Amino acid sequence: MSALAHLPDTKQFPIRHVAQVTGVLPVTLRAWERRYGLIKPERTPKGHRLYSEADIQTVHQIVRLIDQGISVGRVRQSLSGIGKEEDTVSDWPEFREQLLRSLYGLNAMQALAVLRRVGALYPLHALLGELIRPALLQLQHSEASGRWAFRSMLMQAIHLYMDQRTVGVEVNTRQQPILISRCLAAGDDLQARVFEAQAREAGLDLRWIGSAPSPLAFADLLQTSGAGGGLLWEDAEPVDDWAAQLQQLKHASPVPLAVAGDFSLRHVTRLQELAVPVLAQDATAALQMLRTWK
Amino acid sequence: MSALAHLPDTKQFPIRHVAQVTGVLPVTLRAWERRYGLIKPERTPKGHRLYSEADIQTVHQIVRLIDQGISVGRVRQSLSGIGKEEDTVSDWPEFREQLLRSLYGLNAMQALAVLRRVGALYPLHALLGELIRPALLQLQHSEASGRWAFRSMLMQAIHLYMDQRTVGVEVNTRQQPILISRCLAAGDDLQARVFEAQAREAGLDLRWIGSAPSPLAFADLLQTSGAGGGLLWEDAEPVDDWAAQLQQLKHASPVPLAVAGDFSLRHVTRLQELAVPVLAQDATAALQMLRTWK
DNA sequence: AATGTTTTGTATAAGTTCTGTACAGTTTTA
DNA sequence: TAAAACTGTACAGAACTTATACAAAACATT
Repeated sequence: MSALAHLPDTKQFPIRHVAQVTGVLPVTLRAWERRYGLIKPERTPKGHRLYSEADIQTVHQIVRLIDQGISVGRVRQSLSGIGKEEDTVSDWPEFREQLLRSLYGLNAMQALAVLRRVGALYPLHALLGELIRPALLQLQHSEASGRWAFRSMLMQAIHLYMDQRTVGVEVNTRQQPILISRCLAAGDDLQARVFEAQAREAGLDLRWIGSAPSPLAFADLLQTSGAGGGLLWEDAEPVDDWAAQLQQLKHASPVPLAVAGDFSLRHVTRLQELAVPVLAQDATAALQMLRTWK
Repeated sequence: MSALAHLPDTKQFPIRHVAQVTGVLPVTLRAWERRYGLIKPERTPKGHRLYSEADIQTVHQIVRLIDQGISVGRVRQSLSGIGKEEDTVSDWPEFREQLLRSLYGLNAMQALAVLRRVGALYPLHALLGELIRPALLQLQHSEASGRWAFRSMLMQAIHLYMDQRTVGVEVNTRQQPILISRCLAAGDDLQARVFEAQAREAGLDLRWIGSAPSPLAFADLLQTSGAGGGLLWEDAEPVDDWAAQLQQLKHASPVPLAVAGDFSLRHVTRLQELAVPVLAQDATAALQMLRTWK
């Protein structure tokens, strides 16, 4: 992720172009940068701004947030994917400590407060990777007798936070929604829900519809609901005949389909053989992929 | 609660936006805040009001109550209080229709909106009995191929609504919390969560801690957490040797314990034989019972 | 029924903050 | 050389703030 950030982007655009495609005047773009530091494009040796594709997406997000009614000065907090620079001073251990302390006190509301506080500062994937997953792991290896309760409360708080973050975000409803589900393996849907939240914040109309009873049921729903695509998110190791089931699903689906989740990463080659598209691991790339679908 | 109040929420809106979406003029919003303190938005360092989504929902609720004929000055009680006036004209079929339509459209946010709208007008037990349970039943008997997804979205919306309603309610923290769990039977925890919300709105510090792996684990947590009591909420038919497990739990528990849920109603006599207290079926009586515990 | 009091939405005023844009002067690009 | 971008300052109008004031509606009392 941060490795990507340092690489020169394939395409870079002058300010005029950004203004053109986003509808924000150049002078305003500069003001935003100066006053709120929302977008920090690279520069030519002589100082001219060079906006990357990601920068343009950020501007789009800002515009969307403004349309939603949030004032420019307050956009920063609501914008996911900012706050990469502050990583030098890592507060993560402190946050983890706060989160676990809340759980040990069986205080779900306090745990939620921690998630909110941290979630306002860091992008979702960081929240997942640096706070939530470590906390879950720590609970898993803990010797505390009540860890089942702590884990349960944490999951509860996470779901609530994700929902609160997801609900109320205005998404692009002109496009057909993409349904996201799971049906091959058991387990929680943490990562799927986090990705859903990320996608919705990026303006995509992604909808988690719960775990499907069978691949055919999922295909059926894709058919009848008029969805624009289907995403199968599997993390745990699925049933033995998953390949067959996946083929079945693929043939029955009337719309584009892709697999995602940890499972898909473990079986890339096999999935390639089956000619089932795999969602990019990187969130930005994955979103781009979904955007250009159909 | 007050600790939560000054934490940054993910999204914050200026007063103009609140006015626009609720139809209440900014000047009136300020008057309400000054005169009745119903909504206390955060402030920027310079003093501008910052409304959270929850605040906006509160305003919506207030507007709805005013439309119902309740004067602003008395809204405060009705906001968290249990509505008593029974409706002469029942809108429930209409509400059910709206809810199901939202689900068929796979629109979880719209479903949530329906719950909020109705929940602002009626007490929770009515919401459960007249809207949620009938809707679940209807889905269960529906022939629609995607009913699993509809049910899943409904459960999702319900949980979110309950959580949102539960979070931020000030409870009596001087008393020791009562833990509520489930461990004998499988199934969803819908009714337990609804009761939790009711109890919290009544000022009781009841905390749902998820389903326990075993009765002893629950007893253990009651011990270590310093809880003031334990509530075992079971709806589905439990394992065969539930009586023995319950006895075990009762003996291991260091604090008062009671059983609740549909299961407890089906086995009143047996539970009496075991000398295990059963929570009153009526919500008001049940709350009274918990209040005088210990 | 008539009268007084409280409630409640809106209006006004005077001052502050926010935010998009304009302008001036310089440098870079094509 | 003309067009476009850069920086920094400036400014106007919109939006917010508090505080006081006022009229209509609702409620209470004689």
